[in-house]
This record gives sequence, C-alpha cells and structure tokens, in this order.
Amino acid sequence: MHLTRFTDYSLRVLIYLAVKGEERSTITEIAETFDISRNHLMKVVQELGHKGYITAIRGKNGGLLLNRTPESIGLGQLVRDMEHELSLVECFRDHNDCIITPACRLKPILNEALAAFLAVLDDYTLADMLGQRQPHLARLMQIPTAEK
Amino acid sequence: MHLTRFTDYSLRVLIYLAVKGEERSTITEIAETFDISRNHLMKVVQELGHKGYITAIRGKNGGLLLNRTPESIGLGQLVRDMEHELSLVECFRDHNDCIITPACRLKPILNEALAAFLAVLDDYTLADMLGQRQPHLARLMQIPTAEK
DNA sequence: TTTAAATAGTATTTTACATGCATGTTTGTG
DNA sequence: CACAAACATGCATGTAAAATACTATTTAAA
Repeated sequence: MHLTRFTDYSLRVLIYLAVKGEERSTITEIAETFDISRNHLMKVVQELGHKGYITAIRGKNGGLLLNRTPESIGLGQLVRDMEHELSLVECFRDHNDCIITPACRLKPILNEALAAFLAVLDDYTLADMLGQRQPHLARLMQIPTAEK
Repeated sequence: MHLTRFTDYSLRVLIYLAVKGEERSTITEIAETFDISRNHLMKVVQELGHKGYITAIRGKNGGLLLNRTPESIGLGQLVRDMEHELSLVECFRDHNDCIITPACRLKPILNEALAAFLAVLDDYTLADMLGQRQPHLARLMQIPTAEK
C-alpha cells in the first residue's frame, strides 16, 4: 500500500511554499532543493494550481505562491485531491470481474477502513506539518530565514 | 492507494475455503472459479501456508484446507501479513532521500492514519466476511451446498 | 508405477508511474 | 519590440513492481 510520488511531491511543494512565505518560489528551485525531477514536479504544480492550492505566476519573475493559509489546507482533502486512484482492490474499480462482489462484505469493510484513514488526515492541516519546526525546515531546505 | 492483487487473492482463497468447509479445495479449482492466474495463485497459497492460515496437502486427492477458524482470522493481521510494502511514502523506506525528514511531521501523521486503517480491519474477521451470506457466496462460487 | 496434487525457482510480460523532451504561452524588463 | 524567465501542455520513453508464465521437483494416493 503506497501513496504515489505525485502526492508525496505535492506535500513537499506545499511545505516549501509555506516556509518560504510571501516570497515567490520557482519549480526549478524546489526540484533542486529536493533533488527530484523538474518535469514531474511541473505536473504536480499544475494540478495543485487547478485545484486551487497554489497560484502560479507566469513570465519573468514569476513563480509559485500558496493560495490558501496553511491552517485551511486539510491533509485529508489534499490526499483525496492528489491521489487519483483511491480504489483499494478490484471491486472498487469500474472494471471488476470478481464474481462474488454481490455477496462480498470486503468492499464495505475496506471502505470503512479507508474512511478512518482519511478521517485521521482530516484532523491535520498543512500548518500542523510545520508546527514549531519552521526554522528547522527552513534550514534543511536552505531557505534564507525571513527576518532580514 | 492500492492493495496488491496478492492481498486481494488471499482474501478470495480464504473465503473460498471457508465456504467449502471440511472438504478440500484445489488451487486449480479456485483459479477457475475466479478466472485468475493459477500460477500466481500458487504463490499466494504458498505464503498463506507458511503464515499458518491454511494447510496444503500434497499428492493425489490433496488440496487446501483452512487451518484456523474463520472467527480467529483477523483482517488487519491478514493485510499486515500479505501486503509486503506498507510504506506509504519515501520517508517510510530504508532508502530515503527526502532532506526534510528530520523535521517533517508527515511520517508520524501518516503512521497514525495507517494505524486507524488497520484498527478498523482488526475489528473484522473472516467470519464477518461471510456472515449470513454463506449460501449466496456458495452459489456465486458454484460450490455445491454442504447439506447432501 | 502412474497420476494428481502441491512446491519451488526462474523468466517473461504488463502496467502504472515516473521521467524526459520539445514546444507553446505569458509577462516583466531593457 | 525583442528577449528572457517563468509556467503550460502534449507526447514519447524509461523503469520498477507486480502479475503471469514456464518448467521442474516432490509427495502421496490409487
């Protein structure tokens, strides 16, 4: 059971932007910080933009900004938005060949478990991901601290 | 987020054996019933045997039997046993390059969510998967009903 | 001793995911 | 206006995990 890197990278982007604060960040900068594929990151950013989490400003001196406060970004919603396939087993999907589905209690049980999983994440926001640790995170990501 | 077919098939095998009851079932029979790869099913059965869920009897007239009562087979344990990789994101794995791990709260939060997921499954057993539906399941799997 | 079954190991194929590349579009700056 | 810096988009390719296939071996009943 895995989340995709897509979701993982989404979280990293949001953390980065939150720590960076007012200042714009670029995709290149984030890709280099985490040493991950710039191309892949572009698509992550694109979708984060479409879903309203961030604002992407084109053109020279463009970049990315958080579009919502860290407190308002729930992790449950984020996972639901970014993890495209939340179908745990075959009988969750459109194409299902399992012959016992009509009588099988597996799907409702797994649905309940999935709901519990997401409910925990609903208790946390991006702000909780930072907490007191913002300075430590800033150091790790080599973001010059805001106070200048 | 998916469970592997390996885990899915494990559940199907256990359901089949539970409905079949005292009588032995063969891998071929189960593979044909669900129209899935016999070869893949072999490995599932092998591991279910190693983990003590079922007994495999070799030789002519051999076959498979449940080794424990349906009531004693918890779904949480089954998923923990059969789903080899329960590492949700990179920072759960041995090889982790994410530079913010030391300050990042993601891992503990996801761990809590995973625990909630498994806790729900711990509330159910193989017996709950059958319930009153045993006759319906038997029909769907084309198992002649026990009373003869 | 033949046959039907599980067991085991290896190889191949599939597929979702990730990555790369080329090109387009937008926008600030000189 | 031209350029450069940034995101946007579509298509092609790579890759690793999972699934499947193949082949041989072991076991035990008839």
